[in-house]
Amino acid sequence: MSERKDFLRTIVEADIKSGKCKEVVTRFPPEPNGFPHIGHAKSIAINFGIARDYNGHCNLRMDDTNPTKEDTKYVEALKDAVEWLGFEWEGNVRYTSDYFTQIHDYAIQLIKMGKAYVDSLGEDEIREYRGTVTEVGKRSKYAERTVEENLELFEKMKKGEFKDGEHILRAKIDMSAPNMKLRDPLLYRIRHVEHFRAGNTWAVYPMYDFAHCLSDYIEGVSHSICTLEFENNRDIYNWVLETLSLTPPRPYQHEFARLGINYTVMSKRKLLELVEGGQVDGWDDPRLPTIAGYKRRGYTPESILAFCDSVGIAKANSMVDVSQLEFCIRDDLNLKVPRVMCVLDPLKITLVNYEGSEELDASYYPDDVPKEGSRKLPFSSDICIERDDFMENPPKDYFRLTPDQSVRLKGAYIITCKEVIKDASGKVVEIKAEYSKDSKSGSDTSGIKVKSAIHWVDATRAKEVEVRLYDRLYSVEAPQGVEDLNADSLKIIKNALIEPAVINEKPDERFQFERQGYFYADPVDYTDEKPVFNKIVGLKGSWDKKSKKTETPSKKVEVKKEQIDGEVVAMSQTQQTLFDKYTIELKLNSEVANTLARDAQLSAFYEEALSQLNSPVSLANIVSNEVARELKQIEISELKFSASQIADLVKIIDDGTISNKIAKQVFEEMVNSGENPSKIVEDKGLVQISDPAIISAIIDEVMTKNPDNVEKFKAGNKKLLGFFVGQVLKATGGKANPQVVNQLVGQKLK
RNA sequence: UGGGGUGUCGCCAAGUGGUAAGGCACUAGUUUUUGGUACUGGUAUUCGGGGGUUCGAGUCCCUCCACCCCAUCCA
Repeated sequence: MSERKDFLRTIVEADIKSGKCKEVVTRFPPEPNGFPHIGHAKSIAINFGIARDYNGHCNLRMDDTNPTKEDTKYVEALKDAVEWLGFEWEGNVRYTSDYFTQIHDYAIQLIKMGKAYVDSLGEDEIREYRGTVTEVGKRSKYAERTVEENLELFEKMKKGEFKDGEHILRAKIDMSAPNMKLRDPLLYRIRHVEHFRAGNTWAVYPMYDFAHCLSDYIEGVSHSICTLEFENNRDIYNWVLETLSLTPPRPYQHEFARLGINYTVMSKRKLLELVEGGQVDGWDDPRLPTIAGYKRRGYTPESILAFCDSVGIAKANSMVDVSQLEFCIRDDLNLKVPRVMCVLDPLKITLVNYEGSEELDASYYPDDVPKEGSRKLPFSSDICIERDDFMENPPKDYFRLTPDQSVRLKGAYIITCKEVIKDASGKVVEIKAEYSKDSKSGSDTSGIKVKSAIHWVDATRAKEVEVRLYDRLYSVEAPQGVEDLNADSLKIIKNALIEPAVINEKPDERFQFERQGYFYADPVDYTDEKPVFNKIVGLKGSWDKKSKKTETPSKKVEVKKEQIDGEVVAMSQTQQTLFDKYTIELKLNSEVANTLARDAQLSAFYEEALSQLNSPVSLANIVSNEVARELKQIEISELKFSASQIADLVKIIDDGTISNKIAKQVFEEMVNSGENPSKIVEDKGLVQISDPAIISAIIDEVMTKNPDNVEKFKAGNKKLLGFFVGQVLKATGGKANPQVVNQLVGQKLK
């Protein structure tokens, strides 16, 4: 568990501490209507992770309330995903459909309470009656049906006596609620479809909003964690649970931002389009952000989890850069997998001064990877290197083989180009080179310095393999549709050459092809006769990338957007009168006066306090700031403190008994207890310390404790003034007079 | 437009009114038989804008702006 907690864990901890929840129970509740993607992985990591961190448990629940879209093949994929990521769900896999009877009983209960009714409006009418975001809705005439009628109708619905859409069960909440979700939400609809688990038992199926909260409750879930788009649904969630007055404990819903990654799509709909449209090769296409895709591509579960952890949990909608994911897989694989050599685009090298052949010893791991293992590397006069690793007319920062520059064949000898052979079109087809006999890797006595070591294979004993090079699926950061697809997202190399040990020894499934990237033996198509490797991810920042970048200097023009101030609503006549009084008569600044005048409650409170104490400015400040804050949460009648107590508070600020800082503390106490300010000051001994002698001593103490900062301050870091003042205030429990402290610190540190 | 949310570096993201964490990316250097890794530096005088309160504001108040979600018998 990381030191700094995300907001969900903060909530969970607070709930444990307050006793709101006895045991932490979470759930991962996907609808089995599609293949899970990395967004699900985030949800899995959160739900199972929180349960693990707080010694609770997490259920896996299939939210199968819509029989028209769901299928058992998806539940298998979902189970696989959770298992692959290394989590275990509590007990069996749960299904919302297992609770259909209980949920149905709760619906009956709601009907009996007069809180639900059978509506017989058509689909269009329902939509029309719902109103819009700006207009209130109107209730259906069927809402007037008696409990008996509703019971009878719902029973018939359940028995399948009506056709789809003929009737619907709705909650009776509020057709004029500003939250559209609360305008008599639908609870049950008729569906004459076979459910993949419940078969034809039911003719009615509960809607998400009704089933989800109850399923959570039935399972004893404490924290129902979902994504941001369900924020509006929280009100129904609570309404259902509360009006049914269920025996506690009951679950509470919390929302976090779903995961977005650039250059890909995450919505089920768009993913489905790609699969069905044949743009990709099935749900496990390695270019897809599906769990199956990442799995087939070669990503490890550890890397996916590390990624989920690194992006954090917050409420701001965000788009994470793929490079962050790529870092996680590289970081994981770097310490795990063997290094081998594979030439993707071979260029023939003939070593004119080498005869016979030999087997060179080569470690699978570099010195900085603490793993053991090695293999034999066949070597002869016929070698293949990467075409990119030779240039006839290289730029100056090219480190590889050129007519004038030798290179080392990694793990073997240093070679020097002697002759470049080209075909009729001018393409280089072969290099004749010489090797340096005494430059053998590990026992190099040649003294030759080379700029780089390149990978290679023995041309005659290398194996031919297929390599699939994957690149980002889309060519734009936020793809809209198929038109944004990257045409080069898959490049297949049929005849790459790989050193034989990889095929013969099979030291692993994942490899680093030296200088290229990480690759994975394709779990589906790989055979010993025809090996296939998927590129998981390239190595970081190669020279290629750098050179490409300089070609296209994507200069970003900095356009500082001018922010336009919108129009402020004009004040009413009475507000204007108050405003004028405050500014002219009481000499308040216009901002404070504005705040007060525009809020009837605040101005009334202010006037009352003013009648107790003639200190218009101080009073106005505290009312327009502190009191205003409290009033944002609760009604004025619920306030524990009175206007006259505020007047008392201001009085002791004005006479210097307490500082403004302490006043905040006192105010907070008043909010909680409604106690008189002077009593609080007395009880807690909050009278401020203004004696320079006392403060001076404390400053000295702080200075000796923080010599570095004293230096920094003297060197000109004036920001540190706040630091010292803060330390002194901390040492005195906030009681030191900050003005005096400021002045003294300033003097001492001159 | 009503309601619900969210704005801190190029991308994520911490931040009890008291020195703006961390990661990715970028960049410079050191080590390196991978242009990898590792290591060491450099990257926000400023937190969407503007006011206000305060000795002191990313944090409190007011206001404006931008973006996301809600009017499926989907979840």
